[in-house]
Amino acid sequence: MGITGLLPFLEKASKRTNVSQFSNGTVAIDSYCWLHKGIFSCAEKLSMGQPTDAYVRYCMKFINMLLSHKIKPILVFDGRHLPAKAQTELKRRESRQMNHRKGIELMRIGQHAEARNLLRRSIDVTHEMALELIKQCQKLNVDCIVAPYEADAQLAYLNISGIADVVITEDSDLTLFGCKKVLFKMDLNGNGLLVDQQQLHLAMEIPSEHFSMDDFLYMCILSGCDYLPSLPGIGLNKARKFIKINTDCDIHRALTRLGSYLNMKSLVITKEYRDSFILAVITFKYQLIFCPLIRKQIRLNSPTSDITKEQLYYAGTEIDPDTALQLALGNCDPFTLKMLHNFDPDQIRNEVNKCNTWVQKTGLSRHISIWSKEYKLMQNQLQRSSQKKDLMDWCTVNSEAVLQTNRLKKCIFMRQQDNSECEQLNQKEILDIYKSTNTMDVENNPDINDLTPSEDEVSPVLIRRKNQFSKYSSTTKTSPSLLCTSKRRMKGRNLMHIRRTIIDEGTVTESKFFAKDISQRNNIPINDNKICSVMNSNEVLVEEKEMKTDKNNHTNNIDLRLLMENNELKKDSCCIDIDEKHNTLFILNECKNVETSKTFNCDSGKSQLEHLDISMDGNIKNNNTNELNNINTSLTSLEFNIDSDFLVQQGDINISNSRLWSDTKVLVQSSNKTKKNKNKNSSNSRMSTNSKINMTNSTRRSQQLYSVQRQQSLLSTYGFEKKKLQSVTQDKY
DNA sequence: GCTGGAGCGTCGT
DNA sequence: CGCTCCAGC
Repeated sequence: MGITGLLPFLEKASKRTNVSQFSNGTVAIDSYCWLHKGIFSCAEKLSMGQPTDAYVRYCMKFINMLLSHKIKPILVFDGRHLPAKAQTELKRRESRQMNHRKGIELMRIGQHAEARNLLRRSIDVTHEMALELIKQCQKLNVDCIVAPYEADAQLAYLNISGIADVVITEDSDLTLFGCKKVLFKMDLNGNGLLVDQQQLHLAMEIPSEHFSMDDFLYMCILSGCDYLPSLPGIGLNKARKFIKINTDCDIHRALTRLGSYLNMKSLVITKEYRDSFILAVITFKYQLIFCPLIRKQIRLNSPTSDITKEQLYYAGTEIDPDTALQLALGNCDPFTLKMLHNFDPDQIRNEVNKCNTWVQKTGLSRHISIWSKEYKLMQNQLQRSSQKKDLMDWCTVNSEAVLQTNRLKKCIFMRQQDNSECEQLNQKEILDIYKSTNTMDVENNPDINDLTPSEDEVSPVLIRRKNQFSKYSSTTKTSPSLLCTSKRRMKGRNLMHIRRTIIDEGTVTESKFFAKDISQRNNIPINDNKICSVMNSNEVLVEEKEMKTDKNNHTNNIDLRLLMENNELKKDSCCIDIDEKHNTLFILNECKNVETSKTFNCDSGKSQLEHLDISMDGNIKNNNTNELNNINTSLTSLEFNIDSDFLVQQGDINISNSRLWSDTKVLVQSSNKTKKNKNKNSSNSRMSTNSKINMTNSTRRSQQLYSVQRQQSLLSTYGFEKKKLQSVTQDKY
């Protein structure tokens, strides 16, 4: 079913594109779509019970295409049926059985063409078929995951949590689950239709600042969805009209006015319909999914306290943890829970997982598996750093900035390159983070904590993002509604009216998001052999001790104090680029916006350090103090001479380590520019990453400069203001 | 102009 | 599962 006519309805929010734009990224695939189409090539054999692997070969063609674009595929499969869909599934099964009987009968009579047609319609994708594909994928180190219930919710989780950059499917429902990006109708060449959540307001004909995912969800449910048939005469257009007119944030109550708003006096909205509507909303928002990183069943979004267990029952119920894992791995039948396979991700050979390149000859995917402990580790690190906003792996403590790169390096391993659009919080989410008083506070909310994993194992989506749908952690007891949308709150409210946060340069302020772990505040080994530190005293000192390569044991000492002598390395703002081939150190002084270069000596052997960009945000402290205590210092690029595939640009690392800063880049763009411009920007960024090896140093530096400027403007945009000297008063802007 | 049901195609050779 | 067509309101 899906949402009838949703794809054409979303035309304004979609664009033709090729999957290659997600090169070096990760895609999550609704495997059912491929299997279902693949079955057509061998429907007769299957209906006759003859063995065939044609459908597996069909799916592998797509997978190989993705691998050839250096894309990591994650195949997602359906699990058990939701209670809400039990009726639908029953009807489908009956229909298939009917077609099968008729087909056999026609075949017997001799009407082969007609019989074939019916038999094709009688084939359903079984878990055994899925398992054949899963086994084939596991041979190639391609990740698979079986959802506890619907693949849709699982796919959305992978997308929202940042594990996958985009979802490939044919089912328009994915947008309702909150996916950021969905690629529909992808063909074997990789061409498809990309629907971007950030553009949904265009289809809704609502200004982006008033758009909320809740409204979009309500509209789609009203027009009829898998969990609730539509009221007679209500389609997407009527539903949109109602949502646009409605100002009542309690949708349960608002629905009573549906008839009068749409001039459909005969329309009767029963309480049963309104209750079912809320259940449908809950099923979309809080469906049970499996987090591969913590290996537990969790919910797509954290349920608010006003949602009862009875209501959550419709969104799926947990099973015991061991079975849940086996189900997710595809080892057992979702319905009978009978064991059919014995895949154990912990037995995967480490060398396959650790390696991060593609070996074309073997066709073996060398991506890090989501089931790998190492992937889990990296995600946790990323998440911890994200949580504390230790985004750049730099910190400034007691006049000493310490560079810690081992984490950064791991992040590079994990996300070789990020698609800049993929990881971004949208503008409203950022705003919500700053203005929200309770929903974001996952850790302090006992109700939510009950439903979320322990602190060590909190899923990325739960920590990094707040529930994208819920606007409040509602404490009202009026209805099971997902009550208020932010629409009303946003009305007439301009960013500039938000009370600004004063940044006090005199104290080290550690935000929940940007602070660094205390344990990390010392010299920390970059690698096994390297220690690198930056100290802020009267002059910036960048010191590199004991640079050794692993293989040849060459020592490469670079004392950057040299740079200070000619004032080339400014305290407040600089960028260093080491070109080892030419023994040259490039320096960009951002205050002067000039570049200088300096030759240095190094051993003839290969050093591991190939490119080091250090950027210090001068504007934050631009009133001057010679002290550098509070410089917002950030490592923006560190490239290792390992493999060309690892060469990561500053922009890429910004994203993998600093979701907020990189995200805000697009916030500014998207809020000020047209869709066309935005697309242009993103394609530029993709282009640059594809040709990153050929990229000139000056391009890198100019990007970096832009990055710093962007951060400053964003500080202002999001309500931060530098504290005025000798003034403690907080003024409203 | 919008809704909604019926009927068709999905692969591959 | 989506798409197209078309009758009906």
